Amino acid sequence: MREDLPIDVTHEVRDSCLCLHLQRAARAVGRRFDEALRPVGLSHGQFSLLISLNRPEAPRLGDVARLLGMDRTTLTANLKPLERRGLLTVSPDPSDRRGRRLALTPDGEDLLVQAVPVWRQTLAQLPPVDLLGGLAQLVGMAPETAGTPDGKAG
Amino acid sequence: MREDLPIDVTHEVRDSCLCLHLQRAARAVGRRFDEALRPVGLSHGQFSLLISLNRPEAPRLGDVARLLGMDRTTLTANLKPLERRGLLTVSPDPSDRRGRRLALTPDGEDLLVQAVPVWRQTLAQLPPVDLLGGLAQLVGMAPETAGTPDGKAG
DNA sequence: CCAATTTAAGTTGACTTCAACATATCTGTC
DNA sequence: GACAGATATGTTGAAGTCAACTTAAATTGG
Repeated sequence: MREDLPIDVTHEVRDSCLCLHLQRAARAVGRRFDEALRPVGLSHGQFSLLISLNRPEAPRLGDVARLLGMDRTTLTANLKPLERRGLLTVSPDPSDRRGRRLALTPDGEDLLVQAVPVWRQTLAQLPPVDLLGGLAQLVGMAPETAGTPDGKAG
Repeated sequence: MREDLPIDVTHEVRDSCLCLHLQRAARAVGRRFDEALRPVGLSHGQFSLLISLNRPEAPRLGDVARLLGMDRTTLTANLKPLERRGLLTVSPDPSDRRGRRLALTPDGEDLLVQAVPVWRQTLAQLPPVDLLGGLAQLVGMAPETAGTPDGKAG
């Protein structure tokens, strides 16, 4: 071990890094939901995405990306398997032809009807941690975390 | 909107899903660390991985995967870019030839010496949320996937 | 010692994630 | 109504993520 990189630094990161703890917890909880939802044929991310489309007006791609806190190009990629399976449609917005409206198909709705009880049960089986408020703070923290084109403007 | 899938379900998920909140926070915080570490040439996951190798004994692949709360095969994939860059080495364990020992190279240590101050500063700039205990609870819940929150030899 | 079992990793395929770059469309100004 | 800037999205390339399957080595039971 070099003296400019003592073991204490390793322990400091392990014990205090919010990023590491978040990633680990997100992976662990994500795996658990993936496992529960597997019989339905959805991953946890696909479930979140589909359920976010269940609303009176078909939302635009960018709005859904912001809601999910993900890069819009990630959402574009995530849409493809679901569109291929016929669970949602991507169609141009008539009032603004740059925009894309995302809508559930009847098949997508059917799958959600099956998935929602599984989701409820899986959530209920988690330990009763009280984290949502703190987690929400983190999502909003960066001035333009998820919404800015190419992370450049500001 | 179908009556077996009312908008209330959408709101229920949005407002109460620990999985969704975790993924969103993990993405947002991960992006922030990625941005801060970019000048050093590391992503947040690569930083966590490399720092976990900074210890007197080179750990085995499986132990590191447990420490990071990720699938072993994910770790195998994550090693490749770092090995290619000469930041770590993967070598067979002499005492158990199934095992692989992961070790930092001097170049990897040099990079960590640069990265640690950036990591400290980025962590200090986050809002002072108190989440680590709750997050650690979640990692331990899955019977076989997760490891113990500390990294020392289970 | 040998066969069965367990354990540690590798491989493959599908999907997820994001930055950088590129295109199409809208809005405001003149 | 052309033009500059802003907005919404697409494309590409590299990496991250995991389940299912496979291979290699250690351990256990006769």
